Amino acid sequence: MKDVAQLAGVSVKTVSRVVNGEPGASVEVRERVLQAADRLDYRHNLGASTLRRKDSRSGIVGALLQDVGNSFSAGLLRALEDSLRESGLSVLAASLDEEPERERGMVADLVARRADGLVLMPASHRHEYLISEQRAGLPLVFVDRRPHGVDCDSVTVDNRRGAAMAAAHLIAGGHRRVAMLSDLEEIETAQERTAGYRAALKEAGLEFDPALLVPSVRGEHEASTVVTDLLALPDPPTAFLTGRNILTVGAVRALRSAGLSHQVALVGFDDFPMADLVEPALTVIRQDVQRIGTEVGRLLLERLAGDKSAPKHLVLEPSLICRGSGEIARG
Amino acid sequence: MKDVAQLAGVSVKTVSRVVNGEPGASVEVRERVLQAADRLDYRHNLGASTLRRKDSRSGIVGALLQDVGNSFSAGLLRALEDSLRESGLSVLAASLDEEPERERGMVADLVARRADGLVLMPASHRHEYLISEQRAGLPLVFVDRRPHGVDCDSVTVDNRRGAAMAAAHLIAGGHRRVAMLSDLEEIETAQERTAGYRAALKEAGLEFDPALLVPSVRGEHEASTVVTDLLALPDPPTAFLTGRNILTVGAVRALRSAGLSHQVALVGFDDFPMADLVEPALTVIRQDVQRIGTEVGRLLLERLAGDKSAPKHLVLEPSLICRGSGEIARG
DNA sequence: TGTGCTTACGTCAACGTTGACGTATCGAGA
DNA sequence: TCTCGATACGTCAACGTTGACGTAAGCACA
Repeated sequence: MKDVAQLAGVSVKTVSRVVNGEPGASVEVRERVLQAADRLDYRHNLGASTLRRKDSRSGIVGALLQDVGNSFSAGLLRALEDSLRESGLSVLAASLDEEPERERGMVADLVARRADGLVLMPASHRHEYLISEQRAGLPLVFVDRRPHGVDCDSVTVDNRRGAAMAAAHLIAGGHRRVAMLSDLEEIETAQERTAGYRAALKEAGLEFDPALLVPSVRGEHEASTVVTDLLALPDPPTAFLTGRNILTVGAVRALRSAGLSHQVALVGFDDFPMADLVEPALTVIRQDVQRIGTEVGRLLLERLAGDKSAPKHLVLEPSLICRGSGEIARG
Repeated sequence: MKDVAQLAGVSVKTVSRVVNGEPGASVEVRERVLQAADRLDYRHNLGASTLRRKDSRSGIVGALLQDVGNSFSAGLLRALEDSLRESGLSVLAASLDEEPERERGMVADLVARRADGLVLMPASHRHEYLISEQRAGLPLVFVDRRPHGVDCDSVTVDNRRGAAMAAAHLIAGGHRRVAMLSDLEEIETAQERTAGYRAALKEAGLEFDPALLVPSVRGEHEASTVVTDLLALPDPPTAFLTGRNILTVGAVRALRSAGLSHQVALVGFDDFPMADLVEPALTVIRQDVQRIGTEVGRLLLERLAGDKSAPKHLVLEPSLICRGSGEIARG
């Protein structure tokens, strides 16, 4: 900037004015400065600018998600990006992979970067450590999972209700033995989903059979194995509810290799792009990812605009998409 | 920092030393400083630090992709993140949506942020504007598409060969009338894919029928319509090659509603998670997204480590994954 | 006892930018 | 002609941090 000023024959302050489009520079000077800047390949230093300015917005929002590679996190990221773009905010995204340490590390990094806000799909269970950041004015929005130990905005889906809807749907199809495969138990959404499953059983007056609820199923392959094992029971389930995307895939594979995909019902939690092309087409509980991301962005922008009201907790309703696999009746 | 220094009864420089883990601070002083920092909720300001330091690495890498919400960009982002993580680099991701203006804007933003490197899946066709940035020392890695007008590292897939493999595979199945649906013509990868398709036809001594090559198909729905229209021709194609993920989906739908999914062959470009669950299972050309992202990260890190050698152009080979839909013989 | 080295600090300026404020010039109006 | 206000600049310090360098104390060794 000093060089530009010298080449243009003005002071640095004038260069600053021109660069920021402030008034107080004649057309002639403006021209000279811009030419000089161009000649010298001058690039504005946003860091220095942010440092000096009063309000000092960095223009960065941190998005700490479970895994930016999976369709849920990715869709969310995309929707968030869109809703923040027009405010000139950029998104720094990271995958936490359910590792609390990484969460802490990334939060520390983003705080040091003076991020304007944080979107968190937390890997940790207690969030007291965020209190001081929030007190310092950092807008915080939790997504998919609720905050514990810090009172801030959140956007979640009613997982309990979603799972209950799914289970009830299966029960309505005449099924009496409905099995459920669930994600890692320490993940809150997984707990809520199993709770919904159990609630639906109770509601229907069915007895809960612990053998039919398999928690902490880790991946597609394990899901496959679990389903196969359950089918081998003396009194096997006639319907399955899978608590997560990849578990659904594993279940489909197992049912198919057992030749039972048209005999055994299946409802999966989370929709995915080709779900209707599978045979039979998959009935799922869908979360509106787009909507979730948009709401998160909206909350964040409101806070950035100065909204000091009490934390808001949006709970969106999931919906049941019937495509066939969930409508297979018993027997 | 000044406050921390005062509370701990030391100079700011000493606080700096403690914060950065530099030697030259006794255990006792270190303790006092850390306590003071804790009491005052002191947060290190990375921006100021970066500004002052000589090498001034911001620790940010920009990833300008087509759409962080689609599985290709998302997978790439994830792999990139992983390979950069251990070097302490964070990824600022943005979706360009094939809009050159957005590309320019984001590049300008990242340059102003003093990003340590840029990963670009460009929306624009000419990249001369990046020359000055590169000359200024900004490591640049293009991905999925080659640079034009600036000489920098790139990681691409041999799209031409991929499409040729697909077409040849169909031709080997006895097909004489193979149709292709392609993405927007101005996208380089789309051009390469159609070129591969034509090359394979020529190689096999088949005449090219312009009616069977439909370029600039925009989305799933349009793809569906196009396939339906092609099937209504007097001499319809017996096999289809779809140039992109969503076009494949559209084609599957059209074939299915025509009741021809087991009579007409189909090979899609790009694999996707449930491709083997579709009926018939989809034969695809797969790009190893993980590998691409990892290589991009590696190239970037090498440049950051000071590698000044000539730009490298990695061209990865796609692979043909046979699952059924592409092995349907003619007739 | 003097010299030199190490350790543990402190002082000062600078990184690139902008807010606050000062000044010179010019034209309008009394 | 003088004053006033607007316009177009310039000067200076400060944002939070760290590199360069200075210094005082302590210790080892000739």
